[in-house]
Amino acid sequence: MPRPRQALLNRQRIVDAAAALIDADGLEAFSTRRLAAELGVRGPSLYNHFATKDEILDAVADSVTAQVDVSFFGRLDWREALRRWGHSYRAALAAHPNIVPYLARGPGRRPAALTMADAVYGGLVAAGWPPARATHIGALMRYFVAGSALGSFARGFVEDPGLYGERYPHLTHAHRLAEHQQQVDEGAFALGLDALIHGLSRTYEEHIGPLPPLPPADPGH
Amino acid sequence: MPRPRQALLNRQRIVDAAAALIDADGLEAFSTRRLAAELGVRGPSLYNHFATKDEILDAVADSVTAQVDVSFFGRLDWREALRRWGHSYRAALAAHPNIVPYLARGPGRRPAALTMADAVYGGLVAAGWPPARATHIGALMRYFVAGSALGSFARGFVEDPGLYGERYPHLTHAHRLAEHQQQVDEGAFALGLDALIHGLSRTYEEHIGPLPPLPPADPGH
DNA sequence: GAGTCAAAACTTGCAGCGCTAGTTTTCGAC
DNA sequence: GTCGAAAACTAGCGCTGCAAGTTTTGACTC
Repeated sequence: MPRPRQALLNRQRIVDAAAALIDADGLEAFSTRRLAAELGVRGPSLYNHFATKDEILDAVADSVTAQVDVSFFGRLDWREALRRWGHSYRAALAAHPNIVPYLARGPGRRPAALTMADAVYGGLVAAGWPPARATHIGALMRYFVAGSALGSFARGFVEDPGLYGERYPHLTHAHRLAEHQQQVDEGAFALGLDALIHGLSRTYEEHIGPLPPLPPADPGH
Repeated sequence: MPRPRQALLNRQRIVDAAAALIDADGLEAFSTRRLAAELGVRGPSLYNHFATKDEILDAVADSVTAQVDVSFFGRLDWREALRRWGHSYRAALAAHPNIVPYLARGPGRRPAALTMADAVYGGLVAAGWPPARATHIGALMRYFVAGSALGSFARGFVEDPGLYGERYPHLTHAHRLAEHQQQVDEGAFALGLDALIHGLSRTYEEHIGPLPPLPPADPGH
């Protein structure tokens, strides 16, 4: 097939198909030929639109980051902004866990990731955090969110009763964790996020100044 | 070369060489043929000792986990045990960041990972945490540690002055983050770990019972 | 309208990948 | 002394990312 009358590909179509393929089968199984086949095209045609496979992955990664809501910073108290951003951040990544290892390389030159970093850092500094601490908080939030989205804790245990109990006396019920995967993973994330924010509030009050009481629980989100 | 008089390979030698190769060049560049070449052997010879490439990676992953010190549980107050375990856990993973995505799949059937999970869970339950909460704490600690070891936050920014400043008003100094990589990454981890533990202590006091004061700062290591 | 050129598909092909199959030689056990 | 398992090998399959070069199309220029 030579050049068709109507172009078959464009960057958006490629990124969408790549994301779907990665979600379905993982980063390892993702190949340019499989992606091309999914788009009704041969492998090398993709290189008319992207220079390398990594450039495609970059675009997929940034499209995931673009789903994160950072509008809370500057609009809400920093504690509440951190909480809602954290949940939005995790939701975006957990929807596509298979690209998280790629995402965790950092923002690099990806615009959505930089926009997010800019909003978070700016919001924390505006809230009174010293620049170095604001950097730390942005970093530790990424650690926690990326780690939680990287792979399910609960699914990490094999569903094989008797495998764990004998050798590991406290893990007699570990094989049943997978059943409650979502509750375990989300419960752990929520507990950790609240703990982090409370801990950071304490640091703020000790080193920076008093904090106003938060308006009573509006779960928001 | 037929069977040599003295065996050239054994599992330990393979695991050590694999870890070194992964540390040096990353998971993507790690291939059985390169590993074999490093060991003075042809690719398929490895399959006399491991059934698949994944089995080699499993062994590398477990050798990393085996470096984590979990002896604190049962010996120290749970807050202090959590803190020291967290630092040891991060140190072990950060020494081999390139296998962290593989590690994050969970313990599966890897003995060192299961030993660690057993000790942590057992220690937390013995300290009074309800089983479901102990599971959550184990999970959120893995999230935070794995995320922090997965990739440097600071190195994620390109060292290109002027790249960030124009478009992202708060990131004018982001290109200099890489210079202070270790301080940023370790500072963020320490801040987050302390915040997590303080936050969890608050939850404990609210739902479970009073906590004794901790003996004053013995940094421990 | 003719000429020109970039764009977007293609085919071919290279070097490397994980792994299987089958071969040879050596070692240890009986 | 015999025999089977062990540990290396070669050959080869179907996959990979991507470079090179080809063909056709469509949009612009004169």
